[in-house]
Amino acid sequence: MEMPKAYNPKEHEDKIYQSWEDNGYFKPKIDKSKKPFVVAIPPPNVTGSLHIGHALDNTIQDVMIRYNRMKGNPTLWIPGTDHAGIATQNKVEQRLAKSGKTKHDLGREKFVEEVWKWKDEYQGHIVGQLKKLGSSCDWSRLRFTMDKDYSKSVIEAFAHYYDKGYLYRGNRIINWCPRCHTSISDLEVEHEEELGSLWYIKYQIENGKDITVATTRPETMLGDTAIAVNPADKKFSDLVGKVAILPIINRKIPIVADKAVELEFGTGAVKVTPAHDPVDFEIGERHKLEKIIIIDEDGKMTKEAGEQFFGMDRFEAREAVVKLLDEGGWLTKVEPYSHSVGHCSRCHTVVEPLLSLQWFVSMEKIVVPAISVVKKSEIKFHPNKWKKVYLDWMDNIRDWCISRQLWWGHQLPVWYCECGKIIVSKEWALEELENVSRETKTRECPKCKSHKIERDQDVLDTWFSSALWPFATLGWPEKTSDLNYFYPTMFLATARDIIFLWVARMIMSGLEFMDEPPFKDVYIHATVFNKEGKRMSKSLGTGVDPLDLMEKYGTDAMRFGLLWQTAQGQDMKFGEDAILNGQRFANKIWNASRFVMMNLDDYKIVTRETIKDNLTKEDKLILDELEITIKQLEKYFSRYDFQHAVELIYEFFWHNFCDKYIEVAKIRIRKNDKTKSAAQYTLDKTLKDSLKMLHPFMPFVTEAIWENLNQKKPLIISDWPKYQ
RNA sequence: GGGCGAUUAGCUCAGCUGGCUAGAGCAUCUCGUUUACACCGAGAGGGUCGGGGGUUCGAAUCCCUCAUCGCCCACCA
Repeated sequence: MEMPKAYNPKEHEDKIYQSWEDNGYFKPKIDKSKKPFVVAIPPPNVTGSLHIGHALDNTIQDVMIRYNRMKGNPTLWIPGTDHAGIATQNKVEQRLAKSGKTKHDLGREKFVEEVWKWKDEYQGHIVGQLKKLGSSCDWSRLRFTMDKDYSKSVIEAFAHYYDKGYLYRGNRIINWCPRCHTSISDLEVEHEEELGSLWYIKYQIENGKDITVATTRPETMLGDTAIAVNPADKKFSDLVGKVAILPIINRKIPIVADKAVELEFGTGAVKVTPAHDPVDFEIGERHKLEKIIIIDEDGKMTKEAGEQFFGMDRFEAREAVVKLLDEGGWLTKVEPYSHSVGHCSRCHTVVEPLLSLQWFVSMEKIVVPAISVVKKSEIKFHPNKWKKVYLDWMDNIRDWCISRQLWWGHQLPVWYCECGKIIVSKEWALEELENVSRETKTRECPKCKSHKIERDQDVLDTWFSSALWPFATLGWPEKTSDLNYFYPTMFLATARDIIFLWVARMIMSGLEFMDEPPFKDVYIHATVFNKEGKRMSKSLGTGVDPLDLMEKYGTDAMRFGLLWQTAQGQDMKFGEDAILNGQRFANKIWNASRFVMMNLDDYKIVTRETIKDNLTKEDKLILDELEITIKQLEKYFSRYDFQHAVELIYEFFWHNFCDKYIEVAKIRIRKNDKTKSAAQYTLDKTLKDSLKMLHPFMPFVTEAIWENLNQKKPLIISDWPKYQ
């Protein structure tokens, strides 16, 4: 055999991966008598490429898959991507903008075609990255959340929720992004502490008195329809029921008593803008106040805000209002005030709370079993502290706004008749999915028989569809044998920022549609930060591209290095040192193997029994240590303790086997003494078992060596080593 | 405002339910080796384990407190 002195990943990785794939080793070897090991990989979205956190997700899942495969369990990893509604639409809009176009120039249909082109390009890119990472996915099952079959699942889910009465359409205060021009869910709002001002505004009261309120958003006073005070507040008790006069526009508004008002804050009196603040909305509901919309979907002032402000940007309007208040003597005080302001997680525009007609999922019932399975540890979080985080959120969950005013996504299977009837139709939606054109098919309102029916233009929140991933990818709602055999999955590795967005929603929908939790173990890995402790982000220029790392050090080195640094659940400041160490380790494994092979030329395969009398104490020691290592490694696997697993095997292989054992064995083999074949046996045995243990972590270098060892079966499907 | 976590060698971090001279990788220094590997080996230096207090025969490890940093959640205008 001719092995060069250094391991060169580039010579082996692609070739080996291809041969694994071609031989079908990534496909599950179905054995009905065994419980399959299935991972529920979070589908990366198609906006761009994988980042270092994804590299970690995928490495961990691949380690678990490879380990289980070697243990003889049927394994399945369904790869895929999600359509990431807002994010992808933004990307394509940006690309269009370069040629001076907007999506409106193209129209919805053409624009969506453009997005599909984008998707094809980036899905291919992501698939390439996953393969480069060594991920053992069953590529014949590649899924996308807008595939036709997947869309059927989404329609089914929506109709199911609707039939059960869990969906409703309502005018509520939602988070609106004026730039993305869509509603977003609470989870898509990022709160940031900002230094603003607290303006004190004095309102005249009809009886000649006055009342002062404090606000951080003076422009919203244009939409005020009341002033509220706490019912227990004695200093205002005589004012409740009186009428105040709104400055500038002279609207008469009542002073009401409402428990939502804090006694201590500001002046104890609050202006009420029911159309632009969630708390004010609630107050408005309780006191039957008018809701005046003064800010529109572009973040500009409406006609209702008054002629002089009409069309003005909301922040300009703030200045204008403040100026007028000041000039009119209504502004009594301004103080600097730090408060948190919501931003759109996709474009960072300040979110506008807006009264809007949207679809919601009622959480009241759905949340109950999803809490219970985690409480009862039918689903376990690793590390366990995330259990509390999950439960706290679930306990305080609010209804989920699922409609989005986007063009890219699953259009709601909802129609509205001119008579006002809302029609949720699976049948119609499926027809349109199959391209039955609207012209050839006349829809009729089941209530009034009218044909003037229009489909809702909105699409669903991407997470509504992602939440179905563990079973939609297996054919649900059809009762397929795949679904029967592979559901529920076992394991999920992901980042903590996705616990609510995705993990919680999968749990809820898994229980709702399958009556079984979608997975058993949720592993929340470390968040990767750069050396300065800042979040890795390509857009901020603080990211590291895993492809670059793999190019520079090799895939095995990167996988090893990432796991080496991954303390359970801790944040990790990423440094390339660990990856460099991984590269050295790969080389060490390569060279130790080279040594063993060079000294096995005259070795006739023997069993331990035949050479047992010639085993020296060093032989026995390393063979014992080998067994202990296998045993300990399995323990770490069962705890998902990858960092210690990697350290353990590194320590054993490098220091026990290479530094100590090989050095003694070397001498005996050269001297050609009677214990030579015992040494050869020990080298052979220890090397092979070590390669097996290393394979889940460093699949390429170990498989490349295995090829040189001329084994019958490739390492990827060889048997996991045994211990006594 | 609530919650979580961190603070251990120059750097990145291990140290489980308290117990031998506190460990690893990188970096530094010394020596060695060019017939598996210089992407090597042997060894060395370097830490009052954030501050203070407490429990204990004994604490990096448990409790209290302070400080600094980070993250998540949140409808006090």
